[in-house]
Amino acid sequence: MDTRQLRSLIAIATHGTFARAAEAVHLTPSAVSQQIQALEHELGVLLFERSSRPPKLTPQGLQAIDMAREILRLSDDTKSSLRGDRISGTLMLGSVRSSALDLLPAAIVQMRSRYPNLKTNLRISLSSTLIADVASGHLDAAIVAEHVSIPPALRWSPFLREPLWLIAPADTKVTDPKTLLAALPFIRFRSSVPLANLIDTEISRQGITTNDIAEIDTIGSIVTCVRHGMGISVVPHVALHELKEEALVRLPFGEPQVVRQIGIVERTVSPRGEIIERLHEVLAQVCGEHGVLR
Amino acid sequence: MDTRQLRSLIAIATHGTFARAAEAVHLTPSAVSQQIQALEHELGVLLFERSSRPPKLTPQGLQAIDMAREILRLSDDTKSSLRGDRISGTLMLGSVRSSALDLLPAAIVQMRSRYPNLKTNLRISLSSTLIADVASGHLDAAIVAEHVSIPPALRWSPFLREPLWLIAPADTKVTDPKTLLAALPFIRFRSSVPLANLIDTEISRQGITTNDIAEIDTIGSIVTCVRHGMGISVVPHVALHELKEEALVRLPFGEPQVVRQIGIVERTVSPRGEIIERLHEVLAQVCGEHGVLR
DNA sequence: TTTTCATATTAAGCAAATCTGGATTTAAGA
DNA sequence: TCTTAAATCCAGATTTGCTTAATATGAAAA
Repeated sequence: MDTRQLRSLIAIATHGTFARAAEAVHLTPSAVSQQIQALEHELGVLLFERSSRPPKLTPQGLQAIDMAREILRLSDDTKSSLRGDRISGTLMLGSVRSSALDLLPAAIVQMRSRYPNLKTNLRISLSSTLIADVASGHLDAAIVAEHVSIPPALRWSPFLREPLWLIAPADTKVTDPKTLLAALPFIRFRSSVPLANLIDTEISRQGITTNDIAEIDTIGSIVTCVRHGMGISVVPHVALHELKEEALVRLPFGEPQVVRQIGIVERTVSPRGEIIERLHEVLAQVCGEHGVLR
Repeated sequence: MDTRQLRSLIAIATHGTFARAAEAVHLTPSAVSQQIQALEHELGVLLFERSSRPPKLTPQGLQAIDMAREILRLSDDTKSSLRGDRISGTLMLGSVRSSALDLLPAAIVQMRSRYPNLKTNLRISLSSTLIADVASGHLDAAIVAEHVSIPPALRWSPFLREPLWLIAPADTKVTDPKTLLAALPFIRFRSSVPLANLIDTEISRQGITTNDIAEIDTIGSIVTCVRHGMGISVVPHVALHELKEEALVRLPFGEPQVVRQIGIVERTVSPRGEIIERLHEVLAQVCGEHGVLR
């Protein structure tokens, strides 16, 4: 039994299919299948019921998941603790004002528990300002969405890759996204961040003329408006993950469904490289099924 | 990180040297050394201080040992629990009346905690009777010392391989075993068990004429007599493991030091094969540095 | 009912990892 | 200083783990 097998097991539970789990752990689906079979052989039980698609965890599989989580926690915490003596001081971190910002506190709390000697100084700003500050050394790293141009001395690594959803009030009957976009009142996300551009670009690309009735600059407010029947809009998955499934109608936005990415930009050579890598892992973990490890 | 590396790490802590740990985990010392190096690389710290012989665990090594024990406990308990649904009924177990019998309760308690549905019925008897009862099916397995003749339908697997020590009162100054055996009053272990034969055989082989002043049939009583200055004797390691180092003088008995083995005898084909294997593992574990896995 | 799609598994091959065996190095004891 | 026992290094053999391609399978759509 080894930690890579356990990570794959956890990834399947998180992402739902062997194929998506394989992506998350950077292996092929075949390798993940073999890992699970090796685990099943060692444990002497079936972890998945394979007569359905995707395979479902058996009760023994759930029990094995609990064990796996605990073992990986022990392993990761011991690694952190063993290395943690060298991780101290203050991490200067920037972030865009994003809906993903909701995930940041959970990540920072977890980092704090692993590295009691590490402080995090968080500053919110525009991504162009953040990138300049990382380049100049004022910040160690920053959380920004995917950018067309990253200076050569910096690198950007996604930790979140999430789909966009067209959301409509719960009582909406039509299920064709294009029809809805053309027919119903549209609440446009107006902001100077890449997400807004991504949404506008896809709507244009599909040649749809929306019936704009509002422009709002925060994703949370947009979700609230849609819930109250004001119209439809487009939001990233993270904005919905605490909503009940039946609170809104959700349809894939874009053909194929548009995905947006948020990542960490850092200098390619940095004394903070190790702790930033840890932060990336924790962020990816906190992101659940749409988290992406390096 | 995998469980085999962790078992090797634990084995080193238990047995004191890489070489003895290698024996315990059925690998070569070279393989164990490589495993520890791989672990050190993954954890990013040195687990052993190698400027002394044998290498000493570093503080980080001790921390890694704690993690390893916990991970292996999780792993083993989950395995037991996952399989435990099928392990029930009563295990009919026999044992010789041996000093190793002290270890048995600890092993049985641990088995009970892993397999709440399993009962153990323990019967003490002579090894010849026990072997016959295992062959006939009256017993599932029995704990007996190494025997010259095991019937073909049975197999015997050692879980304990321990050295014999010549023990003398604490104030004994002489340190040559042969001199002591010839000169001091000798308390002979008189019993119809293989251990007594082993001791007698080695004394004869060395051409030593002992000055017998007593024949006693229990090892515990022998240890008590030696402590009170009545004479010297020969006992297995297990008889001493709860005594303070300075309570007695201990010298290796035999050239090379004689080792005795205790093992489990079972039928080669048995529906109880799996649980007996578990029992063997637990017994080997409880035996500490002289425990032998299959 | 048939076809299509997406996913899981199987089989084969290759690279990496792990183990063994022998040689060398090192610490401790005589 | 020499000897002994143990750990490490090195090279080769064996095993393991991963990838790729082909096949099998369940679910959904036509």
